[in-house]
Amino acid sequence: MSSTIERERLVAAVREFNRFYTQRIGVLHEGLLASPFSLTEVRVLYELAQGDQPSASELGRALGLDAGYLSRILRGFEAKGLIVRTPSAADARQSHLALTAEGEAAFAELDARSSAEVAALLASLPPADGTKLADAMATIERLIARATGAAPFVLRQPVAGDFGWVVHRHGLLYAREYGWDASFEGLVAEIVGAFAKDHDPARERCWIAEKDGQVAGSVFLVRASDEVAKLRCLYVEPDARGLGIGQRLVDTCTRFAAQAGYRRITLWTNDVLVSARRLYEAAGYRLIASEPHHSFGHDLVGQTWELDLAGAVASH
Amino acid sequence: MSSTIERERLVAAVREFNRFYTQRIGVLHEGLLASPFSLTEVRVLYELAQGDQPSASELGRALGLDAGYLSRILRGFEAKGLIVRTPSAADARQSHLALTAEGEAAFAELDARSSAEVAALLASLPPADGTKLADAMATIERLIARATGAAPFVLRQPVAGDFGWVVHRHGLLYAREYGWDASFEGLVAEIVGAFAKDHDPARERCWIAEKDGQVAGSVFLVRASDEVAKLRCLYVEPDARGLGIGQRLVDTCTRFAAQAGYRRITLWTNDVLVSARRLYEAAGYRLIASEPHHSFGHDLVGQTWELDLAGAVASH
DNA sequence: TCAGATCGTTGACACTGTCAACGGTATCGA
DNA sequence: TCGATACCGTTGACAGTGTCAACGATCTGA
Repeated sequence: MSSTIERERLVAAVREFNRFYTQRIGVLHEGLLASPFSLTEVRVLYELAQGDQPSASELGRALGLDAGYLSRILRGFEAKGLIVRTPSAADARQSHLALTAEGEAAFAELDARSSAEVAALLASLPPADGTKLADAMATIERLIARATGAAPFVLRQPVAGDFGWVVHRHGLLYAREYGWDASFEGLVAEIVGAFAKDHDPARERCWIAEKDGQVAGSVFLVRASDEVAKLRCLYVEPDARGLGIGQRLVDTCTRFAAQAGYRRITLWTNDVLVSARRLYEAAGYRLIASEPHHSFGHDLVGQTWELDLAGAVASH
Repeated sequence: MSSTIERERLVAAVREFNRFYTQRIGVLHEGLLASPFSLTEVRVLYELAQGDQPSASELGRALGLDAGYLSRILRGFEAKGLIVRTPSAADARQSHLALTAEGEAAFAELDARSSAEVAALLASLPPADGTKLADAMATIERLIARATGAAPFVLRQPVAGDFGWVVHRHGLLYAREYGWDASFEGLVAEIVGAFAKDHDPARERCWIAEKDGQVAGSVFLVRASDEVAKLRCLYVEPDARGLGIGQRLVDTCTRFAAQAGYRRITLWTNDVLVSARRLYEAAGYRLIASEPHHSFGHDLVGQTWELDLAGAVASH
């Protein structure tokens, strides 16, 4: 009885919020009026800027867009020189989509404007309320995503705080699971620090996996030489394993590397990291070299793996 | 320094939520595909169903719609017999808009479907999470509404729990401010109970004012005779006074009564309630009778006020 | 090998929303 | 009292947004 009443109250509250936010999104839309892009186009651009080279159908599914409509949007982008299509080696019907330098620039401007708009909103709030707002938003997202069985995770570009998280989680996990000492955390800190300080976004990238609003994994792809990319710091949270996050991260690197013009990807790991090894094998990497070393307070066997990008562009 | 990082993180979280909910509203939109109404039309219907007879321009402002676009939507509704226009007595350029019985019926169906959809979402959540969800939504609404200086309050139809709130707040306030005893709360409970149990929605209404997600006021308009309506239980929370909530509630009753075909509105109050008296005077009510009585544990002077609807339809 | 599904594309089309202009009305100060 | 100005609701013209069905090419699995 009382629970029926309560349920009705909740339904009313949720519907009220839907109405409220419907209107609010209309207002956000207005901020784009000055730009040459529609809200939908901006959403597409944003998705493309994540850099994981989706096919058109993946993009359409991710954003809930009609395939025909999306096709036309993409044609428009191509005509303006904002995107390039790379035919998929695995499926001749598909192409992988990526922003050109101009595309990145166009997106960067929108991105900055959007950030400024949100920052202005936050600035008009007492600082404590800003945190409350973000927390409430994360709660809603988590609960709804869980209820609707939406995609269990998303990849995105790193934002402030993510780099520190990468170092922190690497240090913690490897200490806990393998007993490695602080020198390992130091190594990760150096790699991440160098990337954060300076990198070429056209050829070097980091992806953060997020699940239920929580960071759940990371990977870096950096330049070793003009022809060789290096995959580093692949990490998936223990409680987020088995969802395909690792595979998706490795795959995303492969696509990006191929599109960025590298010939092959190399990576260094250790034989004790069994689950990572399986990921690399599944993605087509081959074991090139194997040598014992003493590091991080243990006797380990280091391994070098390589993926040739000529024939083996991973699909989907 | 750390505050800059933090601010960036918050901006990212808010933007992520915007993207998420943009998509989610797209999904909600799909639920309407089966109906003959577009999302915008549904929003208009919802606003009209609140029963406070807005003019077209008020409606457009409330929903952020273009006047031309809205004009066509309304014409369509009128052609389908869903709404009627009552010329405003105060401003010949305006008409007051109200749903016809058919309009109410069409809306009721949509409303039920929408409620069912939300209820299904909530049902797929653990009960505790449903409450969390509603709380988080209320928090967001409150914070954003405050930051953007949006309309400080809205009127809406009562939902489960509201009637109890009306009784509770009346009892509390009049006990605290005037020392009235429980018999007053009992009187309110009877009035509200009778309304909740049974009323004719075409000629009797209740409005709840909501501010920052909190209930902030109430009013009832019920039938005294075919020609006379009675205004009852006007209430505004002490900390929500001075915003025009009371005036808006009284005004809404006036409009509704005129449209429902009453000739005049009567109400009974007591001389100690000075601020209410000012509201009635401003709305055009005249003091008809005044007689002492002993009630609620005190010697009081009861007053009867009346508003003639023939000439004095309040505008806006 | 073949039926059925998927990918991206296209044409046709209805709907959504914007903009400028207009007649009628209200407001306010000279 | 008048006139300038602003507002209300309406209309025409139009560009943008999104939907639907159909198509050829390709992939998948029995």
